[in-house]
Amino acid sequence: MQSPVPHELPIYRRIADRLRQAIQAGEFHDGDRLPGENALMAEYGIARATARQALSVLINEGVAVPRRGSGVYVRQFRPIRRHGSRRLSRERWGTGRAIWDGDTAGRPYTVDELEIAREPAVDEAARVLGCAEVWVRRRRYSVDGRPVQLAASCFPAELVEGSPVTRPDTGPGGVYARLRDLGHAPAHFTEEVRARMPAPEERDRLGLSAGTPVIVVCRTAFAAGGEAVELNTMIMDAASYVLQYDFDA
Amino acid sequence: MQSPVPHELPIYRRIADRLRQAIQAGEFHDGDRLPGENALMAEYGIARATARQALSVLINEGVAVPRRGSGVYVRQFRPIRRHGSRRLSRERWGTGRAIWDGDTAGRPYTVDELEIAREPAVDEAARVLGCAEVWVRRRRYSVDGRPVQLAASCFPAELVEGSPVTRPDTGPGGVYARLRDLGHAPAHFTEEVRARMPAPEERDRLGLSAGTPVIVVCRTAFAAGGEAVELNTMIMDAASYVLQYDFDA
DNA sequence: GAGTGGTCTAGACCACGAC
DNA sequence: TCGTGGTCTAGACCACTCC
Repeated sequence: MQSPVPHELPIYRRIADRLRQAIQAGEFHDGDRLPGENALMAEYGIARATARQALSVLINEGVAVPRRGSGVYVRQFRPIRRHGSRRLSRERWGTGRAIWDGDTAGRPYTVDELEIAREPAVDEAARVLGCAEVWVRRRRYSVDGRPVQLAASCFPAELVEGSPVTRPDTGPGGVYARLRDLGHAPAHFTEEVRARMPAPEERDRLGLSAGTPVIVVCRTAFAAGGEAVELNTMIMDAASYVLQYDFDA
Repeated sequence: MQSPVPHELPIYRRIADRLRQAIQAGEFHDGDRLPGENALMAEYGIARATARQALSVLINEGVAVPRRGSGVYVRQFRPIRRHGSRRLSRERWGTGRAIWDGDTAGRPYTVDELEIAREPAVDEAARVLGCAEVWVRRRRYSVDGRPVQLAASCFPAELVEGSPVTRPDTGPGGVYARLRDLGHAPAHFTEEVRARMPAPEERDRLGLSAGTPVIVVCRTAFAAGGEAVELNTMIMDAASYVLQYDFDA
């Protein structure tokens, strides 16, 4: 049977809409199993590919997550709150309370896949840092055993050569304290925030399922003299993060 | 023929990867037409559904955009730079200039679908603003004729009742200048940034193609006394925006 | 072993855009 | 009119999960 009546939504969209509404209405909770392909085929009398198409809508929206050999499940969302400018904490603003309370504060980060190398500067790094070679610190952050962020920090090679910045253990206070020791303490930051779908490599390294965007934060640290001393590109699982920025009028 | 040899990527993924690399290598430029379903079927000797699946990978990644009756094209990316902290400085709205002037780098914007209503406060608005009723200003912004942002500003109903905030034309300096007139000038802002795939209604109103996330910015404005005076939820086409935040160490 | 999602084939009719 | 993408059917074999 050929169905598509012109002025109506296609079957797979209607099924997807109905499932989405059921989720929002609380008929399915986070982590619940949704009707599978076979169930949809039986319930609506449709072909396998059509049932798959309906589920793929929800999967590509990030509403549902498929598990091989098991089923399709409602996605869970437990964001980490990342403060851009922490010194302007919201406690100062008494009545103001966070809008998405992620009780995720205090969960420990782990760093794996740390990789440090001296490389030719490319693209933005060369332009922003104004140098031909950089030391790069690449690492992956995980929370609760799940990878959530890929980060790559670039420093002007001449500036940090021989310092702990080029070694795995940077000591207390991290690279910013070391930049300070070198007489180039960061005094100002600029962060650029974008969102997009991940490249395949990013999807693999972050263990992202379909329908999960990444937030790309590109932070430049400037010393008091105005010269850029670090360019840090962070790629975050959008389902794991809420970024918070505070500033005065 | 049944293909999936365990240790290899499926055909459709290999085709998608190859096309993606060709795009990144500059073989296809922004707006170029990619090989269509028929071309892929012929080139690789595959079924229609498999060719579609390969193209759908790129489409869901936001790399390509399908056009009915025409073909599949490489997506174009022309972001608007939105300044988080600079644009909200008192110099801007204090002198009667619209905040949005600084956003679009000279490209003209339009506001359509403006809708103002007094409503019961729901969810976050009730909690953050601490009131039972709010005035809501909903609008859609377009740049170059393309919708790029949906925004909904909530104000405590008692606070703004009878003021220009409840009317379409808010006068010079916009709602922040009017809040100042009411003795509740915004002194501090908190912005929460998230990214996710759009709901169907958002996708329609913003004219988003598949594979385009939205950036959700939830901004709370606080008066000097610490009370929240506005909650503004902005939903932006992620392909049209770069958010910039500046702050000192 | 039964059930699930993942991949693939080989057809079909439709709406739309370009010519 | 013809080619394009959009939707749909009715099968198939596979790898994986759960029992």
